[in-house]
Amino acid sequence: MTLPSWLERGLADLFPNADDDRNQTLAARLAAAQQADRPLRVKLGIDPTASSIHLGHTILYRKLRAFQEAGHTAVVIIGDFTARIGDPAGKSATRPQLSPQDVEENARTYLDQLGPILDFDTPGRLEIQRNSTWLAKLDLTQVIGLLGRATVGQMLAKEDFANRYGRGAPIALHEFLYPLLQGYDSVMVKADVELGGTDQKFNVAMGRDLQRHFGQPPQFGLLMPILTGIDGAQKMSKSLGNTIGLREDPLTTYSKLEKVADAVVDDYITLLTDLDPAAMAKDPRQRQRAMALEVTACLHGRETAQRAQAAAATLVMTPQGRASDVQVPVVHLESIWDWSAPIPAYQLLHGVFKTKAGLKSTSEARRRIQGGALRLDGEKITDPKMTFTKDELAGKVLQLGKKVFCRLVL
RNA sequence: GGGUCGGUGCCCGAGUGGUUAAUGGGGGCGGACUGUAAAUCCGCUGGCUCUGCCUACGUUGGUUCAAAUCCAACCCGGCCCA
Repeated sequence: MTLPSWLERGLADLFPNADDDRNQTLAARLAAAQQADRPLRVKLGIDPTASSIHLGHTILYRKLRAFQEAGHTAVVIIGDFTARIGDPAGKSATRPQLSPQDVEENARTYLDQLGPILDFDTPGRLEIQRNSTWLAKLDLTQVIGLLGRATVGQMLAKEDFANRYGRGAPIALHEFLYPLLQGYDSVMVKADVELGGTDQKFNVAMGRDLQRHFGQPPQFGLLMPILTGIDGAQKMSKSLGNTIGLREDPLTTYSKLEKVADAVVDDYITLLTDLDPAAMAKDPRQRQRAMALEVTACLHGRETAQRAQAAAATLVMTPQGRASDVQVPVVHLESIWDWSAPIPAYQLLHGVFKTKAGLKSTSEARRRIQGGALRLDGEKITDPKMTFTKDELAGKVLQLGKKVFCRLVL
C-alpha cells in the first residue's frame, strides 16, 4: 500500500509506518476511511500566545489543506487553555500570562491569516476547537490520572527536556504536563492523524499513548520539516528575525524570498509550493525567482505577485529615478509628524519604519543614515539632520537598505 | 531547609574601586563587491529634544570623592545533601 503523492510531499516523518503490518499504516487507514465513507480527522494545534504567523507555519497548513482537498476534516485546536496558563518552556523563561481576551484576539488574527491557505467554506472540512473546552474542566483526580500515564524517564527522553537537563537548565514540573495535555486533546477530538513539526514527535506520540489508554485507535503522527529561515542557517523563528510574515506586503515578501540563501531554495519549493522541482530551470537565480513568485502568489494572488516581481526588479535594477513608478506600501505623512516644522531625516526614517525593519529608536535611525542606508527616490541621504518639508516628500519613495521601501503620501 | 557556585548589553563571555556605554566572539544591520546569493573587505550595533544629556552590569539599601567591581539583605538559577 502506498501513500498518495499529495500526502508524501515534503514529509519528514510518519509513524507508525511498519512495513510488515499493513493495518498499521496510514495508507491502510486512508483506504478504510474511504471504504466506510468517513473522512479522517486531522488534528493540528495552534498556539495563540502570538498573533502573527510566518511562512514556516504554513508548511503544516498547506498539508492540512491537502487533506481537506482529499475530503478529510481538518481539526484545528486553539491552545487557549495552555496559553492562559503561561508556559515557561523553552527559551523565554518568563512567557507572559495572557488574558482570555488577548488569547481570543490572537486566535482571531491567526485564523484570519490562514484565509488564503485553508478551506474555510466547504461544509465538513474544517472544525475549530478550543482546548479550554475540555481542559478547564479537568479535576485534580483526572490530572493525576494523566500524570500517571508517563514516567520521568520518558519525559527526560524528550529532546528538549534532555538538552536542558543535560545543560543544567531549569525545567519546571508543570512543563511535564503539557505533552500530556496536548495528547489529551487528541483523545477529545478523536484524531486519526496529528500534524506537527519534527519537534512535535514526542507530544504526538504521547497522544497515541493516551488514546490507547482511553480505548481509541491511536492517531498517526505526520511530521513536517521545520523551515529554515531566510538566512539559510537557522530555523525560521520570529525571535531570530529570519522570518517572512504572512501579513507582510507582497513586495517585501517577494523581495525576501528572492534573496533567501541558495541552500534553502529547493526546500522552499518542496514545502511551500506545488511546483515540480525537476521541471524547473537549473540556473539557481531563475529557480529562486520562480520560487519567490510562486510562494508570493500562494499568499497574495498571482497577479499581485507578478506586480511585486516587476516592482522588485525596477527598484533594484534602476535605483535612480524609476522608484516613483513602483507599487509599494504607503505611509501617510500626517501620521508621522505634525509639520509645524520641517522634519529632520532621522525623524522621518524613524517615523516611517519604526514598525518595520526593527527600527526601534531615533538613535538607530541616525546610525543607519550615517551608514548610508537611506535613499529618497533613489538619492542617498547621509546627513541625519537634513530637513524636509511635506511638499518635498509627497509622492516620493523612501528606501531603507536594499529591501525595505515605502511611498510617502499626504 | 543546609552547603556551594553563579546572575554583565540580542546571545556567549571579559572585567574585581577610577582614561568603562563597559574588552572579545557570535548574531544582526548597513556599505562595497555580486546573482538582490555565498565568500571577502569596511562600518554600525543602550536611549534622547545629540558638539550635550540620561539610563545601564539580578533587586534594594550601604561604604566611598568615585562601584559592574567592596558590604548587607533580598530575589532567581545550577549542582550536592535532606
